Parts: sequence; structure tokens; C-alpha cells
Amino acid sequence: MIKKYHKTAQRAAILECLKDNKSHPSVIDIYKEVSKKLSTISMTTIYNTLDLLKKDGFVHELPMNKVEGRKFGSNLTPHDHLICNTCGIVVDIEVDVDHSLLLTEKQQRGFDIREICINIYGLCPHCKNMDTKLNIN
Amino acid sequence: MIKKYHKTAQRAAILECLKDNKSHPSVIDIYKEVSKKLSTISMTTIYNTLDLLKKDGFVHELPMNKVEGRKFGSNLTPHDHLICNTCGIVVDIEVDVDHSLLLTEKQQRGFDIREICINIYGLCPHCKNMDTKLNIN
DNA sequence: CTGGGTGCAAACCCTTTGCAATGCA
DNA sequence: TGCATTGCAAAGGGTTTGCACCCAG
Repeated sequence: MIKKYHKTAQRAAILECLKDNKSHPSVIDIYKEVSKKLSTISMTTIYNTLDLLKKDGFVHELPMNKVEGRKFGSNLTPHDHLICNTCGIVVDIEVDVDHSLLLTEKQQRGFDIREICINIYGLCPHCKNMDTKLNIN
Repeated sequence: MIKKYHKTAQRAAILECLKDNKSHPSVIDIYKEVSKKLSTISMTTIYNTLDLLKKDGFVHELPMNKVEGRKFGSNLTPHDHLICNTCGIVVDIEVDVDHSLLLTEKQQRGFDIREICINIYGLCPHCKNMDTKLNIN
């Protein structure tokens, strides 16, 4: 699994853009920023590079969009979610923590808090089983 | 702000589909299910109705997709996120809770847990301020 | 009747894929 | 030179919008 990586201007610029950045730029944000230096860079390269950097652990992707599409439920009582990384199934759970105790006022950074969501990602029993089978082959 | 709501077959079917459903169907899931009874229903109606039901508190939309687009960061240490509902800005936070204590083994429902994310939604200081100004007018 | 509701089509946004040209090593 | 990388163009998936027709009240 040895791979050759080329040091290109594009990769350096993207990595630098992320290093400096205390916020969490979107792909477009990065594109706009990097375009200032490399005016011909493409979105494709941004995506390719980010996936590569992520795979090698140099950057972190926010996990909030892992589930595709809008999802709805009729459970109106407060609850949290267990989400399968593979099939996307969502299961309601109740966590042993008072959500209101999670953040001190100082930690709120001036935000007006509206909703606290605990999302737990993993493999559901079904997908975990599929995974195991695949690894045997 | 009084509104007239019509009781239509489409709305009844969508609401019933969600009531029965213990899982969290996506828009497509609902479309497929409701289509069995109302074969000519459109995606537009599904979206319209879900937005209406949500606005009036009859259904709950999973908040995990509130932020549009993939976002990346260079902070590789474990942390959680404070997210503005209005402008989408994401701020790293450290929460006073040991994530590993959130779920008992029984609560894991057979899932192989990989990542626990606490997302706290609200209004950032800037957007909160804009909101206040708008309400004054 | 009348305004709310429906559904087709088209537009949109973000992301991925195919592929030929480019450039690093 | 060889192969990774780039970037254009096109396709794809999910969602929203415009608008003419329809129907519940």
C-alpha cells in the first residue's frame, strides 16, 4: 500500500488554508480562499485533496452531514440518535446525561442555545455483520 | 396569522406514514410508502407537507443536516461543535462530559460505536444581534 | 367561488465521475 | 518517461421554485 504523493502547489495551498483557519471552512470557502493564490484551481482538486488529507489524518471532516437527505420522525419527546455509518439507519436513544449540564455559560461563547444534539455514529448490527463477512474473504 | 388548512388525502397519508414509523424515514422513504396508496403523489407535495407539519410541531426533522455542504477543520484533538442555525458558522468547544460515559452497553443496541458527536445549535452572537434588530422594526 | 393545495417541469446546489492534458519525480 | 495529479465537462442526487390546474371549504 505504498503510495507516491506529489508536492503540488494546490495541495500546499489547501493545507495552508486549513492550518491558518480556526473556523471550519466549507469546500466553497476553501475554493474561494485558495483561488486568490491559484486562480485556476478547480473544485475537483479541492475535493480530491480534502479526501486525501482526510484519509491520511491531516484534516478532520465535520460528521454532521454523514446522513444524506432530510429525515423526519414522529417522536416529539427529547431524545438522541444512534446512526449507522454504512446504511444510514437512525435509532432513537436516551442518553444518561442532562443536556443542560453540558455547557457552562462561558463555554456558550455568547451563543443563544436552541438545541443540543448527541449523535452517535457507528455500525448497526446488520452492517457490522456484513463487514465481518467481507473481511473473511 | 390564522391559516386555513385543508384536510387532503395526501396530508393524511403522510402523517399516517410517519405515525406508524418507528424509524426516521427520509423524504424518498415517505414518498415510496405513500405512493402505495396515492400513486400520483409528487415529491413536491411530500416536501411541502413535511415542512408544514414540522412548522406546526407535528413532526420532528433530524437536525444533522442543518449545515449545508462538507466542512473541514485542522483541529485533530477530540472536540465538539457549536453551530449557528442562521449563518452556519461552526465553533469548536470542549464539553464537560466524558463521551464514553454517555451510553451503557445496553443502550448501544448492538451498534459498534465509532464516533460520538455533540452538536449544539443556536444563534451566534452576530446573528442573535441581527435578529434583535429585526424584531424592533 | 376562492384561496389553499397539488404536481409537473425546470432550476439549483453540492458532489462525484470520466477523461484528456499536465507536471512532478 | 511513468504515473500521480489536475481541471474541464457532464452526470448525479437531493431540494427548491414557478406556475397552471384542481379541489376542499
